[in-house]
Amino acid sequence: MELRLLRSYVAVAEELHFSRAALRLHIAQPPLSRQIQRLEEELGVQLLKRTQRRVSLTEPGRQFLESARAILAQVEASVSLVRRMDRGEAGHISIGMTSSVAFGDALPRLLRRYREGHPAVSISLQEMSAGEQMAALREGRIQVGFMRPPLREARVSLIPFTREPLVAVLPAEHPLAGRRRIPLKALARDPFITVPRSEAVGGLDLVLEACLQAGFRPEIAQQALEIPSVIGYVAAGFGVSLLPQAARRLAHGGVSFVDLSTPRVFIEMAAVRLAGQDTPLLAGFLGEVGGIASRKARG
Amino acid sequence: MELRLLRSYVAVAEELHFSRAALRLHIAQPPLSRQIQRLEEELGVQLLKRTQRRVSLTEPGRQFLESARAILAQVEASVSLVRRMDRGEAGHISIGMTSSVAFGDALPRLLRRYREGHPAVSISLQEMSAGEQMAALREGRIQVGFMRPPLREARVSLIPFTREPLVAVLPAEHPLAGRRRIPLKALARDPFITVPRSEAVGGLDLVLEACLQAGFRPEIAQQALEIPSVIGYVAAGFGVSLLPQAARRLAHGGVSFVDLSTPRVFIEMAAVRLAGQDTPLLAGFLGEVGGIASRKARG
DNA sequence: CAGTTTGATATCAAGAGGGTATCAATGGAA
DNA sequence: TTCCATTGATACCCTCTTGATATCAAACTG
Repeated sequence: MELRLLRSYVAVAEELHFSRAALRLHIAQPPLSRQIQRLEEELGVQLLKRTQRRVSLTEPGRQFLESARAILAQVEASVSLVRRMDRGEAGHISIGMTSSVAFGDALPRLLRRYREGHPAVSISLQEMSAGEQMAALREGRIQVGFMRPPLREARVSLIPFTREPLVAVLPAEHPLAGRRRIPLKALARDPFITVPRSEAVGGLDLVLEACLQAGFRPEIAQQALEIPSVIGYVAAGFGVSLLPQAARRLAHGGVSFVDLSTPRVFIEMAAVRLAGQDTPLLAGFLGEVGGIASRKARG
Repeated sequence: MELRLLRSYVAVAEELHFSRAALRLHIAQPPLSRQIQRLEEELGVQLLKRTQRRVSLTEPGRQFLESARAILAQVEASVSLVRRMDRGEAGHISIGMTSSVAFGDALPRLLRRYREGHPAVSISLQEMSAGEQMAALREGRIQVGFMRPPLREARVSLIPFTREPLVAVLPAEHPLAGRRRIPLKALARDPFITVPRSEAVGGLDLVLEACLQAGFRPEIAQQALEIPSVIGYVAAGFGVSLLPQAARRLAHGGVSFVDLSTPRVFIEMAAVRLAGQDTPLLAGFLGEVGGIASRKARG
């Protein structure tokens, strides 16, 4: 059974006229007659009743017309789908992200924008730590991870996505609360609340680095697993913290967010993929990531 | 795009090995390589990654494998369906029947039996008068009608199905009620309730004929459209009636069914189809009708 | 580093598929 | 009734696709 036979059959069954069908198929009538004969022979079923003057469908022939149409449509749809996948217009992307990424609005905005331009791409999002993301990337469970550098991993490629300043988070009753900006070293004597290194690569390290740059070694009073918990500890007066700008949206009465005048420390987020894993789909997605990043950098 | 390419692709994509796939397809390896190349060229999409040592699927390739499998399965299913239709094992039959047919259990039993042997045949049943059935047959709305002969129609063929005696229906207080059997002429002075000729071909005619045969001309007191109404009129004392044996199942306290000793008048039911409309499906169905009829006749 | 495995390439033979000419049957027109 | 036009089938030829064989090139194995 070949599709040519099905195409020929559909033409004949729709026209109910061999010569017209042949015209439509851009072949001559005799080969078309032979094709239909061969099709019927192959099926062992009479599809057409020819009275040498009028062609009509038998009951199986009517059914087969529908089947043939459906098959040809499915073939066409499959070809179209695979082509769109090849152009990166269709497919599925599984994305991992650290919980800290979820607080910003950069990723949601990226995804909304991307999906508008790529309606045939389905996307699944999973929250996982940086380490879990690396494992998931290697096992193919996700194709892209969103996490905060630096990474110690080789064999990955990294597309910078967002870059935002760390800001100080103080209890509402802290003497410096309410200032527009303060130097980091003003917090030299305060205990610090941080997220542990394993949870968000760069979180703890960046804080340490910033403090050292400001000329003091911070006292880590408490470690909290999630950013809301950090804010809770600060509000309860356990100490101060440095958090990405985006955490401001979690502010409440008990805490005050204050910009740092010096040193200005930036925390970055990047899209990460396994090196050498560049499908057109990923390329398109990461292109969007890079495009947004560079547009922000310029603006 | 031809199915041969899809079959070849499925083999290669499943084996991930050209030589093994070629073996499975019973062709040599070089033509197989060319087929896949041509397929990829035709799609404009790279489906396989060959490292000259290892073959793996690209993402579109994985998708296309699924599509190809689905298409081939659909082709196979369509071929199988059309073959079963050709053998009369699958399809649809629309059947018309007069309301009087519905009272017997012969048709339900026939259908039950037929469906057991032909699970892929769907059947629709519609109640309509004999005249409506003829129109429906001609317009193709039904393929078989069940009605009572005689027919005045030409161009139909008729397969006898059931043949049952008429029995007398008397009001419970009728002097002859309760007898095992009576001659029809015992009812010569009773008024008769019948169904009109247009509703059930043969009903009225048969009664008239039977009475004339018994030597009297019956007085038609009342015409009722449906058999239950006839029984209602009889129960109400409007008169007596002659009904097919099968009407016994509608008996209730107000009426008495009494066999006729003479003349024994039989009312027949037949399956009717348009002459020249013999599909394998219909042939199988009508074969079953005839089979049951002849089995009953013998038994 | 040699040998084996494996997909690609080149070339040839066979067969499938399309084209032209023609036939046979049917239905309508004269 | 007869003749002609229409339409699907048949016969025959030619081309191009498809498969087979021989061979190559690259890469993994030991």
